[in-house]
Amino acid sequence: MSRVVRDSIQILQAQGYKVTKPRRQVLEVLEEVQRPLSPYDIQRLLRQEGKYLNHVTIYRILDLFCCLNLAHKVLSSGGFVKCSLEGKGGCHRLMVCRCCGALQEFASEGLCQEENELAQNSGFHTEYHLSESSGVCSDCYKKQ
Amino acid sequence: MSRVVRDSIQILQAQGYKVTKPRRQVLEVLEEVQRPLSPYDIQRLLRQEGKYLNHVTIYRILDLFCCLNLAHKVLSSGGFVKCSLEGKGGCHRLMVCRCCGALQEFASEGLCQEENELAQNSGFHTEYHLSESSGVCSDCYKKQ
DNA sequence: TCATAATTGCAATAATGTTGCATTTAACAT
DNA sequence: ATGTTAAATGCAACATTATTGCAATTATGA
Repeated sequence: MSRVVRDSIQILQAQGYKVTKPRRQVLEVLEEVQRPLSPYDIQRLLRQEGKYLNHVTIYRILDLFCCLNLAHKVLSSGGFVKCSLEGKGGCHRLMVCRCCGALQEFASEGLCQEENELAQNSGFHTEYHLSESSGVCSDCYKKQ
Repeated sequence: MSRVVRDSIQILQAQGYKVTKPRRQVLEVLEEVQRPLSPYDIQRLLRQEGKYLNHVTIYRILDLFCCLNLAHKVLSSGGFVKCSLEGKGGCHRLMVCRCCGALQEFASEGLCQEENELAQNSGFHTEYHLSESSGVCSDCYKKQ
């Protein structure tokens, strides 16, 4: 079991949620695959490993994970990914490679501040930042 | 007919697309409502005005509008909005009020540059920026 | 090992998307 | 004006995704 999965399990326990087989399985697929997965993607992948989860269960698990910041919904694709950055409050930034789908999460205090300021100039009080840059990752760029 | 709708119609014509009743109707709802609408939202709204469009038609119209940059898909909600900024290449930024749903599109060269630089530091070549800040708009903030 | 609340599975249904093909319509030439 | 034609729409059928209430199961702490 990977460190990230173990950490997530600890968070579940700490918050009083049960550590069930379905929850562990979803954590593990997300960690394994490292790309955005829809609820049904997850169901299909697990089924390939001979594991069956009802789709309703998966929906509920993903809801919970998002609430606990263990997973994020990737906006451009609608899929879910495991969170990789800790302690980032109110901010979620991704780079997505349009060739291979590779995904990199990053943080930037500078960007957050600038976004906040811009918003405040029009009287808007920002609580949460989402941003996704799409482009070509270094590997794919070399191959071109 | 609003200026924005008229402009959009001109773009359609200029690109060789027909200016049909369904396309005009979709443009007008989007312009009227000024918040993200799903295809079925649009169908429901039009039906309330006694106008009927098949949902398939609406899907196709929205696809076209997005290609021509006449509309955008708002990532966090999945709805579609009329584009309000001209000449912004490869960038789409929104502020969404979590109280009233009000929506403001904005642009920022500074943010784009910073995002590009951050990406390049990890070898990533950025082509398109999406960002959505959610929070409270000035009106709703006053009422609180 | 037992009790119990939380979690999962199931069934039914709703909502959203997609495809191929017949019909209609806007645009253009006459 | 009218006819022609390619483009656009509507329709039917279907596929996929999402939601709800309730019964069965299971992780947890005593």
